Amino acid sequence: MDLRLLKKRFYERDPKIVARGLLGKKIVRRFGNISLEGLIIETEAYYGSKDPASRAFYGMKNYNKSMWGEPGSIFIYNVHNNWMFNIVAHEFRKVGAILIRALEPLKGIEVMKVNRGVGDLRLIASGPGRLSRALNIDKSLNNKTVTSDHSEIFIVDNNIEFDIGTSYRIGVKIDLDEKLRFFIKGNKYVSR
DNA sequence: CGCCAGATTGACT
DNA sequence: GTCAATCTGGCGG
Repeated sequence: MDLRLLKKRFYERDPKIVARGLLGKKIVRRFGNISLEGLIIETEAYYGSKDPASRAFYGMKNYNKSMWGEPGSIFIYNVHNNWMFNIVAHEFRKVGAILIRALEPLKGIEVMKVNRGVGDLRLIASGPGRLSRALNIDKSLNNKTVTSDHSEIFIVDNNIEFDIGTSYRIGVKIDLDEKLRFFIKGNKYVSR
């Protein structure tokens, strides 16, 4: 049992709070006897019916229903042949999720390079589709939890210092009048 | 079944 | 900066 494991209560808060809080944390991906690790560099917060950029905006569908799930569960969907990895995060009885947009590769780097078919460290996981490929993330993880250290993916606390940058969200058609993208300022693994 | 849009990526001018 | 490939899921007929 890793005492630094982030539990459900961490995710049961306003999505933008959780999005900031996830920066600098360590994500651990396990499958078979392989363990891959990365530092969370960039996140975005999404809400429910008040957020036109959210997959939950038009109500519950088959493909987005896990966004209504337990805080700390996984929400995955596809955009242009890329799997978007989200962690469900919202206050009690609300809807929301955090999109993980970039990682700094820490462990299992050779495996990640093979998964991505590139050698440049900065190209391995700096982008939501890229990090999913690097970590073998696809639809099969949808609705599973990250709050157990027996999970295929979980997140642990990390004691590092950094400054946080913010911006509007990337790639969305209609954004809210609030900056909901967060990243570690000056870090070279931030997506473009 | 066909059509279309999308929280992207990679290649290129 | 521009642009098209590629695929999943929703929706209409």
